[in-house]
Formats: sequence, C-alpha cells, structure tokens
Amino acid sequence: MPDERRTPKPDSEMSSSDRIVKSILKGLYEGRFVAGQRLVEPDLVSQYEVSRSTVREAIKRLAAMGVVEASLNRGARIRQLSKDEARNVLRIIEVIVGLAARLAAENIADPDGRAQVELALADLLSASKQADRYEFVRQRNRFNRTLARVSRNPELEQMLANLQVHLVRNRLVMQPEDRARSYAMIGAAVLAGDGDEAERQARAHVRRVVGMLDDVYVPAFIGTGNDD
Amino acid sequence: MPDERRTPKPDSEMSSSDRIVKSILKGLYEGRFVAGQRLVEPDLVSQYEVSRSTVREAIKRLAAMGVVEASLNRGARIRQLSKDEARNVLRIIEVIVGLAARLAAENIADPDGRAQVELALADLLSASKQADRYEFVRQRNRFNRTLARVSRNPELEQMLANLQVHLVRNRLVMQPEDRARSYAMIGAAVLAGDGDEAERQARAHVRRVVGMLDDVYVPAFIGTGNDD
DNA sequence: GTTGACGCTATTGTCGGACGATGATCAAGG
DNA sequence: CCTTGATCATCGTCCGACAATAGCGTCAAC
Repeated sequence: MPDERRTPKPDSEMSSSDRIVKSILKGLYEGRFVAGQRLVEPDLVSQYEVSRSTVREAIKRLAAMGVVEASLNRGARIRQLSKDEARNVLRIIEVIVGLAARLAAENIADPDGRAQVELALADLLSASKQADRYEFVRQRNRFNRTLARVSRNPELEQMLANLQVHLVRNRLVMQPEDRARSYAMIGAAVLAGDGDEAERQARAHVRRVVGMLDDVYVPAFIGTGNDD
Repeated sequence: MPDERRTPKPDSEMSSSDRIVKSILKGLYEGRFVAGQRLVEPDLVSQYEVSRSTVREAIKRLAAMGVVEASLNRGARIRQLSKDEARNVLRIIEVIVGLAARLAAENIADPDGRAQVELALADLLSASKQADRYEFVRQRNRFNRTLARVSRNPELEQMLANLQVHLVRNRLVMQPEDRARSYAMIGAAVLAGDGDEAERQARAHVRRVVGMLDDVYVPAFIGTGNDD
C-alpha cells in the first residue's frame, strides 16, 4: 500500500478534463458558477480552450458527483438543491461527518494527525467567532476535511469532499457563539480520543444545522422544481 | 412478483452511455465482469456497438462512482478492493445503512412502505436461512434498497446503491442462523418504528461483518493481472 | 386575444477518424 | 544479468460531421 499522505494532484498528472472539473468546482466556491446556471458545451469549449469531447467528459464526471444535473438533450446545469434535497443531503452529511469524527478520535494518538486537527480546530474556532461567512465556510470545510484525513479512510475523505460541495451555496450558518461552542465540543471529544462522544457531538451539530433549514432557507431563483 | 415501484427508467429515456453503465453494473452482479478486469475501450466499442466517445463516457461515470479505477494513459479496470479499502467502505456502509434503517423506522407509518419492508424482510429471512449465496446477496441488497426507498431520501437511496456495488464481490457471509437473527432484529426495530434501535441494530450488524474481514477475506486474484 | 400547428435555431448525443503521448513488451547490446 | 532502445497497444485529446430533440417565435384559425 502506498502511503501517499495527500494527493496534491500535480497538474502534470491530471487529464484536461480533470482540470476542468477542478476549475468548475473551484468556481463554485468562488461564486463564478452559481446554482441553476447552465453549462453550455460550446461556451466551455471556448472558455477552457479544449475540445468538446473533453468538456463533455468533465460534465459527465460532475454529473456523477451530483454537482451537476443533466437531462437528456437538455444539457447540464449546476444543481440547485430544493429544501427537501438539502435536508436529505444534510442527513447523509450528518452520519458521514459523525463517522469521520469518530474515526479521527480513534486515530488521534498519531501525533501528526493530532497536530493537524489542533491547527484546523484553532483556525475554525477563530473564524467561527467572526462574521466573515466566506472564511468561516472555508475553515469549516478544512476542519471536516482534516477529520476525514486523520480518519485514515480515503474513501470517506473522498465522499465527504463530494458531499461538501453541496454545502457551499447554502447560507446555513448558526450564530457565531453557538457554532464556536459546537465545534469546540466536537474538537474536544476528538482530541480526547473519545470516539463515541465525537460522533455524538458531530451529529448533534449537523442536526442543529438541519433544524435551521426551515427558517433560513431561501428557495433562490430556481423555484420550478416544486415536487414531493 | 417484481413490484418495481421506483423509477424504472424506460430505455427510451436513457442515453447510450447510460445503457452501457447499467449493463456493466449488471454484468458485475452476474459475474460477466470480475474485479481487476480491464475495460479496454476498443473491446467495449465492438461489444456494445457504439462509438468510442460513448464508451468513454460510460467509463468516466463508472470511475466517478468508484466502480472502476482509471489511471492516466493506462485505462480502466474493475476496481479490486484491498482488505483495507473493503474495511473503509464497510465503515461507510455501516453508517449509511444505519441511517437508512433509522429513517425507514421513522417513516414506517406509511402503509405502503411498511408493506414493502415486511415483504423484503420476509424474503431476506427465508434466503438467510438457506445456503444459496447468490440469492442471499440478492435479497440482502433488496432489503437495504427497500430501507433506503422507505426512507424517502432519494440521495440516500442513490448513495447506498453505489456503495452496494462494492459488496457484490466479497464473500463476507455470516453463518445462516446468525445473519437471520441479525436481520430479524433490524427488521423488528424498523417495523416497530424505533429509529434509534433500528440504527443501532443495523450498525451492529455491519460491524459484525467488518469483524469477519480478517478471517474470511481472500485477496483474490489481485496481483495476477488475470483477465478473461 | 387565445390557441395550436408549424418551422427555425441552438444545443445535445453520437459517430468516425486522426494524431501524439505514454506505458508495456521485448530484443539487442553492454 | 541488467540496461537500453525500438515496437506496439492503448489512451488522451482533437476535429468535423450528422441526426435528434427542446425551446422559441411565427402565423393562421378559431
């Protein structure tokens, strides 16, 4: 087993479609792409200066990741989660993050992993107390990613990364003090090596976020997908 | 006897690559494709009588699903899980199935869903007691799928379906009596509407399966590069 | 004015061929 | 025996093309 600690993905070892996928995902984080936006193949062709085949591959991959939804003969668009879908995804994130927290706690003996968790937690706590939403989301994602990495479960890491994409667009943020306390408890349990407690705290936190869905959620500008 | 209530996906509304993906997945279940097997594009082109573009799309999708692993310039092959990877995936399956069981229990008031669970459970129990491994795996997958469907969480359903693909090839089966008892307890909790207990039982069961990994797992033909 | 049939346009799904790049294979040479 | 270089299989990417479909506007009929 190769022990590749991370996958920084040197550009030279990425296919062109990989680069497009990555760029679009990044664009999502940065707001260059917004939910509901169409991904028109010819546009992307000229934008990225690659052939249509390459663009199509990238789109297919994004679709398989759930980032993009594609209907037959009608192209692809950035997926806009309805409130129900957001709730569904969050329930999944709940148990996945819970698992990551548990496994991270179980592996916290590793000094290197422990250091990473401590660092990410410190930054997250300081970002939690501030109002900068963008920075908070960044640190939250980093913290989750760190937990997944320390879990020593690459499959989990991958899965959490895919799921987190859906969280970028939501404005689900708790009050600064609340979320700081929430994450402090998760972090404490993880650093204490208490897997049960770590999972419980992580899940409880996500559950609290789910509870905010009904209050805060704005259906955005898509609005047509009204179905149950 | 097949009560396919879920989206049956009429072939007319599927793209060619969809059909290939579906066919390969089916082939996995039926043994036409085995772990480690290479997926050579020209072969698939002639086999399915489509263009290479279409084949590539299908492969990309399978890769994004984790069914296939692709290395740059070296093509794709059916993914062969190492013992560690199998363990990692099973830990994820544990919490996902646990969530499905919990949500199914919470929705068990719906008479239609309840009927489906009862039916799938009955068939699973009867299959559990027999030795036919293939039939047991079929019924186990159906039971899990049913739980996910009754959960009314399509994202969860999709995710579980993807994860279950990895389980097809493993020979992780408990003793008939044990697994029957295991599933009986899960089913009872679900049918009783006890979400906590359902999740606990489901997770405990998967955990027991994980525990068998060290005993039963055979590395299979991973190193041989054996095709055909 | 509304409605519905019709045709146009944009875009997609699929195709076939082409090229260079890369990994694997194997024989010749040290 | 190990190294090296040629050969081959296959992939990544590109190009150009076509039919099929969806969305949109037009226009006649009511």
